[in-house]
Amino acid sequence: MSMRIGYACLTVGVPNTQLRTCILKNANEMVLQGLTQSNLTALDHMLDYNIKNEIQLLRISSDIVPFASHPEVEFAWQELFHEQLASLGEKARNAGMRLSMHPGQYTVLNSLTDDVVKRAVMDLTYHCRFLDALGMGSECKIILHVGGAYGDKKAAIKRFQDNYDLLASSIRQRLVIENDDKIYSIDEVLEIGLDCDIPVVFDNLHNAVYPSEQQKRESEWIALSSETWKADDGPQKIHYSQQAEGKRSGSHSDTISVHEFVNFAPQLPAACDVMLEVKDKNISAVKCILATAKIGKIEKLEEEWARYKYAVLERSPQNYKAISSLLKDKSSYPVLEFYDLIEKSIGTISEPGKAKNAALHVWGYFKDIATQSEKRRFESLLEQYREGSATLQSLKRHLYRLSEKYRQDYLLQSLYFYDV
DNA sequence: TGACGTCAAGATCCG
DNA sequence: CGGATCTTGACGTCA
Repeated sequence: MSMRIGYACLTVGVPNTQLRTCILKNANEMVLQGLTQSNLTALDHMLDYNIKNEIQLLRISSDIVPFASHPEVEFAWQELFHEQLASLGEKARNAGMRLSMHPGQYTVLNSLTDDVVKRAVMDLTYHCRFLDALGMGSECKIILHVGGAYGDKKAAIKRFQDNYDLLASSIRQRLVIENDDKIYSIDEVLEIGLDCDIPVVFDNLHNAVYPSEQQKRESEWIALSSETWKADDGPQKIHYSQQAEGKRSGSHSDTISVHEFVNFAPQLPAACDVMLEVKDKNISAVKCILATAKIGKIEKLEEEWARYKYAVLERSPQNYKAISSLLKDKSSYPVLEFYDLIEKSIGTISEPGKAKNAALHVWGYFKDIATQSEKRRFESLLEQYREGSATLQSLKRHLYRLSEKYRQDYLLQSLYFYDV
């Protein structure tokens, strides 16, 4: 099994995959049923997108069933969506896709407060039931942080272990633990993992921000972590992210730098799944998959180019030309040069003249089919944008609406419409 | 008591 | 009314 690469919870620029929720006071049975139905349909579209793009790793959002583990909310999602959940799971399994879930920083199994622990167990129960309802095997994990330290880390670790032992075996089969960026470094997590037979997820950025006192290379921590993964657990998983330039330490970058990733990847064990934590989600997942492909097909880069081209054009017509000619040689696979140029382009701010030019290119899809009023609206927005009384966003919104109305799928999946 | 992180919902403002 | 922009919510720990 070669490396699988995936993304967390959400997509960028994939139609019909938006997750919805509500606030607690509106969370009645009817509202929750509607939201859950909508979210499962969104998940279905996410799976379709992943299959098409050969993404075989996906973290499902904890909010897929809103307030599912909230003590005040009672909602029989398992019964209501039994069949739909089963068929979603079947779709994922048929595609060889590995799913996971990751309760947030507020699920704390080792809290000093009994009620917090009780709710953490309820939350883990929900996550476990969700993966069970999909029919997924024990290689589909629930990732958890160890929790707080409370001024006595030894006691806190002991509490984690005691509470872990009390968990239902169905949860224990899925639970894995991860090093965090403040309290539990990788060596401490490994110690717990080895003690209790819990697989350990190594997170490279957390480790960089909050390293172990024992200094080891990333590859060594990854090798040590791999020993905590047993046959039933599936291949080892790690979390990979990059520091956002100019943001506080530990902030995830907007996109994965392809250069940094291809330097990082070769040190990984042959069977290792990599969950990316990055703002542009699936966009980076596809990038990293194509950058590490054993056999590269230029058609894949052409498909990528179709999504990026207008976002590049509005920032750098020069790079637009450079990428177009880079892809001319159909016997080549210039994946690193390609993404390098993409990253350089997306990293620059668009100037009004260039943005206007790109908008006109996009308008080209509609100029012969749009109504008179749609045409007037476009021209007026363009003029207003030129003189500063309308935003580029409003101009793009109009073009996006037209893409929806006239079913321009080529444009609907374009990153031109998303700020990534 | 507020920062931390995350996202969409909800609220408000504008024309 | 639609659209854009600002604020809130949901959670627990720690300074």
